[in-house]
Amino acid sequence: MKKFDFAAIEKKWQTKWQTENTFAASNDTDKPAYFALVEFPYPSGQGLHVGHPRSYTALDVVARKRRMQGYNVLYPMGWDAFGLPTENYAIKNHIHPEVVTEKNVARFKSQLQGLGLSFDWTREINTTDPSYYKWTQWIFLQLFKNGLAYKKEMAVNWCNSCKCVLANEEVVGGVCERCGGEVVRKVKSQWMLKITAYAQRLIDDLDLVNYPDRVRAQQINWIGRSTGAQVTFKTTAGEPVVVYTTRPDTLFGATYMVVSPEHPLLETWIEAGKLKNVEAVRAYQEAAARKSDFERTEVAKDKSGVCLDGVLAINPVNGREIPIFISDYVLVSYGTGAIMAVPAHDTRDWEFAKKFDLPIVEVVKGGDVEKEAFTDCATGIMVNSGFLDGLSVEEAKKAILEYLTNEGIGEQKVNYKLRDWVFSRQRYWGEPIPIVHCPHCGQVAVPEEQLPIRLPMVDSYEPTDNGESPLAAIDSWVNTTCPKCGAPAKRETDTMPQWAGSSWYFLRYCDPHNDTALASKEALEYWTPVNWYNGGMEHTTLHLLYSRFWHKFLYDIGVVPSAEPYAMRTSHGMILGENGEKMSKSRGNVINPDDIVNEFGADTLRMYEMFIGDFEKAAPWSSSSIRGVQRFLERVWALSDTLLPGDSVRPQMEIAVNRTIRKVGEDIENLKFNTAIAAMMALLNDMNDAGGPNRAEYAILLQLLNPFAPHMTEELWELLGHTEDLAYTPWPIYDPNKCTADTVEIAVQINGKIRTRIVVGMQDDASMVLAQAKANERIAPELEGKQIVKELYVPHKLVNIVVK
RNA sequence: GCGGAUAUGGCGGAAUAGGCAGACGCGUUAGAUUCAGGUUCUAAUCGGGGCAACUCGGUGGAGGUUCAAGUCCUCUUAUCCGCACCA
Repeated sequence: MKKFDFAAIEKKWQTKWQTENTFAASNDTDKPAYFALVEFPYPSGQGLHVGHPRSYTALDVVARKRRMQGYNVLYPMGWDAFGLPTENYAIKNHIHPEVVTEKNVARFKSQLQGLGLSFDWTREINTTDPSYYKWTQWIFLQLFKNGLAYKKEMAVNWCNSCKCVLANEEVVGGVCERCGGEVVRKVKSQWMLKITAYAQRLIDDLDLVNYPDRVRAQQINWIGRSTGAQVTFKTTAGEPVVVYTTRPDTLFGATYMVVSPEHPLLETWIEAGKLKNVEAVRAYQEAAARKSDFERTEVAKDKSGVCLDGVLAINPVNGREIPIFISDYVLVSYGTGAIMAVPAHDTRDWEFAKKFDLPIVEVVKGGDVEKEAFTDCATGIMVNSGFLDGLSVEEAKKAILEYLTNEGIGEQKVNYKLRDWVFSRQRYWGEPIPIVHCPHCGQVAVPEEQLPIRLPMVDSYEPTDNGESPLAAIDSWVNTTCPKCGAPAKRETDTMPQWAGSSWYFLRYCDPHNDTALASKEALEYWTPVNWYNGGMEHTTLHLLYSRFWHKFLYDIGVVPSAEPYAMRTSHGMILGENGEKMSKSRGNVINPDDIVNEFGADTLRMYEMFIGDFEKAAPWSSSSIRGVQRFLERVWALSDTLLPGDSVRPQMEIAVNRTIRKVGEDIENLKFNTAIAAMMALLNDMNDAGGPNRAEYAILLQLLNPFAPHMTEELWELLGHTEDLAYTPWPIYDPNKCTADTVEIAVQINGKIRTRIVVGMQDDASMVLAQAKANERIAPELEGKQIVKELYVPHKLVNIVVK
């Protein structure tokens, strides 16, 4: 028997696939297109993680199956290579980030190629390549020209160690998501992208795509649409305050107001000398400013605040004067930065009112508002509410909105939690923002023919302590002329966040070498939208939402032909360490994929990662379980020596073979890779029970197995005497009529308890089966003297006889 | 606190749409092969009782619906993920 030398076999086929570009997709073919996509990795210094192959192998299986089904498949790979770890490494080791990136990419690429993934390497892209980021910059210019990119002075999250502004979304647990450093608040002028302009469509268009429910729900919750009202409260100081509320029906119960410590009216009032306790207000403002958004909300268990002394608000419906507080539980970034507080029907307001001894006025009947806030009151009846008394909450909402609108002191308002995307980074290793600041013309777009604006070579990549990008220190790069008026002007020195390049990368795969467009219209028409996109749950609210936003914008300006970038999205679970915890260096439970490939081979690693458990759930690594799939592959290999002759499936194997074809095919489509493999293992057991497979049966097994274990199956295919690639043979077709036997064993229950099993014909009707069951030697005695209340036959499953 | 999920043998996990719980593998035990270890092969493997045919119990916990519940409903506990006082 020929030895199963997986190392040699895998090398042989990988070399062939690379030199012959076996899996290159064609842009010029009559075949139907299929675009399978996995999230391209950030090429970190650590090399490939065993988590990567889980996603990549899964869609490799899909891509390979589609090829066998006759599709022209695009399954590309590239590098999301801008980012802080590379830059931090470069700073520390005084190596240019470009060099670091090149090295990391080379390692990743060889690791991926060692897994036999059927990527089209002729379309490899890299976000740090000027010919790529030329188009990232081009998209930014279109956003700018369409009013979706703007600069804004704002309090931003400032990471002290990265010297870098972070998007709110990038602050995790109060610290910098990337470096773990302390995050404080700082005011800076930032480039922003108006993702909020697309909030509604980002919700609505989820109906156009096939996403898992949990992903849909997360995106919808993140966008956070709410319908409420803006209401204007007059104040004793003169200037009115506008509040946002989702419960305008409870307006009569508003017994105080809270504004954010950053609310602009505070400055007005202080300057006008309206406030008597300026010192206390200032102290509170400073304390709030020192806290990050996270801390402000984290420590809010114990409510804090300062009552403004000298200014009162006037409840517009009952004319009562109510106190105004500042408190950090009201955020300036949401709504209007001011709320009306209804302690009777809001938990946070209730706690605050109890602490500061403020009146609690019940306006919806049904709870005990002295004991706790009555919030679950949608079915309640209004009380203490003047003209709203006696109405239901729903009716009251309508009535009060009508009243506010007629009086000109309020209106219905839809709000979103989603905030605009902070797009500036004061870093070196990112795409330069293609804007010139002219003293006469202001912000001027760099002419498109000047793109790309390349990153200049610098000596130091360290961010400056004052928060400027390292680019600001390079006079020769910064100083330029205004494209509009020709006057001396300065380049924008901020760079884009890592999310920029990954927001459109899938488009570039369609036409990666195009120099006149981000991709040709024809290529985009043919390939997009992506048919199947798999990635991690952690990208649901950042990358996935950002790229949907960019794609919708590109659709609006006629660049792409589809409203949504991804027709289908799936999400894999994490691979955990053997101890069930997340793999990490500090826990010492990291599994290196290189070690696994060396010891077991790539086919075994691929199979094991697909067999490890439910694809969508986290699963712990097991060094012993991996032997199971290796044994299976070795058994398949060993069979090639003892094949029975025969060029068609033997009658006794027909049902097992047809069922397995159906099962494997369906399971792949449904992300049930683990049960697809189990079915192939079961087929192998059936074959062995039948004295081993014949050549025809074995060939089918190899075809089904090929997407999972491509190297070994190609080798065996060749050993069988074939000269064509197994990867392009047609996917086996099953005969539905040969998936079931003529008879089936069913369970017979009495009162729901199984008493015996009988064999019945597939075609037998209920009366025949019931008669057979009742006559059964195990059943008949039990029915004697009993009254049959009910009898059921669930076809091909069971009989249940209910007796008294 | 809010939102989303999950809970099944010693382990990973199976179980269309409410219909035979534990597929497939790991591990373990016994036997065969082997000088031996490893490999490979065969058999057993949810728990209690029984020589056995069989029988009783069993899917985090407590109730409920149903002829029938891992699956549906109510309550509850634990764990994980996301978000963080969002008005």
